[in-house]
Amino acid sequence: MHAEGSDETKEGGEQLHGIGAVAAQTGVSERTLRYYEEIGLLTPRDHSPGGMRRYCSEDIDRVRRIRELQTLMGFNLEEIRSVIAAESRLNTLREDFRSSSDSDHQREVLDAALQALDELRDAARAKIAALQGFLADLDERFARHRRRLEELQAARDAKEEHG
Amino acid sequence: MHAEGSDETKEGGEQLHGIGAVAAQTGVSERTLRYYEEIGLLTPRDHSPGGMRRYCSEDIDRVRRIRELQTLMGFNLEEIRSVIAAESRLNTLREDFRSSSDSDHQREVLDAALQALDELRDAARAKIAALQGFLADLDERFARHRRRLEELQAARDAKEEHG
DNA sequence: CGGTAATCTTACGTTGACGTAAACCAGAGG
DNA sequence: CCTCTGGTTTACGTCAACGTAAGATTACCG
Repeated sequence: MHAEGSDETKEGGEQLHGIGAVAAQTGVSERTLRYYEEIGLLTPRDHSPGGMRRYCSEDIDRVRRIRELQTLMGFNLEEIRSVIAAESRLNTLREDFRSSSDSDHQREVLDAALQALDELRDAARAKIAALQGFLADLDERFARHRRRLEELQAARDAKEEHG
Repeated sequence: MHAEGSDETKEGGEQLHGIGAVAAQTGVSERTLRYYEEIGLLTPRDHSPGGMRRYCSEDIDRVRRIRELQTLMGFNLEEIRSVIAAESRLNTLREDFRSSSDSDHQREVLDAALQALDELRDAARAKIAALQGFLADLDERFARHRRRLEELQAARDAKEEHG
């Protein structure tokens, strides 16, 4: 077993990683990474001359974000795709503004992306609020049941002490 | 069109509802209700002599709870089944304590149910905390991007005013 | 330069959570 | 009694999100 193919100390580029390393670091399967690529959710930064996927650290961040949006927000991959797309547009804001000749259109696009991000915040806040209500209900039920159990327990203890 | 089969003003029993009424009230399909029954997640309180499902209001509450655990906690129906089972055990606490001769065993069961409920609370709290971190990150990113967009917009406005 | 581990493509399988269609009952109203 | 709406069982279909297996190819290591 030789070392992992995670380190590429070339002068020009960033650290690139093989699919196995990415899978290990993110906890998803290699199949899942290929599937994400298949549906256009995550395209590796580069490929080796032989055709092997080379992921950069941003790609790894994106995998983690995908999982976050899945587990925390309960989004499906299609919804996640649009969220990621909006975020990507915001992250390439400067270049888009410089390179584009059609600035009005670009502003509309970026406004839409910002609005999408805002809607995501709203969704997150709504979910937090709902979960807090859910938790409050749980707390109440827990306290009530525990009280009842303790009462019955005290009754039993008293009976045993008495007997 | 005669009236809905939701009202059964019989002296003895509670209000029972047909599967269509339950579906309408909870927003799930009839198929879903039958499926929940199929996997032992929700058995209707009663059946008509002809074999038709008769749900009580507790059943409706349970449907809503199932959806809550699905959408808020992201549980699958198997996980929900165990949660519901624990809650049911707690809800039948009194009868169980009375009817059971083996009180020690019953206490163990109830302790376990209480612990399950407590673990659910922990899970909810963890999810809330994670979502709050997620939201804080979103807020930060949103503010940052909005600032940048406004700066660029101001620059463009100044240029237009100047030219 | 050879061997072994990692990765590739292709393609079919699986699982959960239902949807949908067919053909047969149930029950209230007229 | 008939009809009409709502309900029943049975069974096959579907869709997302992967799992899994096969066989070929690439990459690194000594």
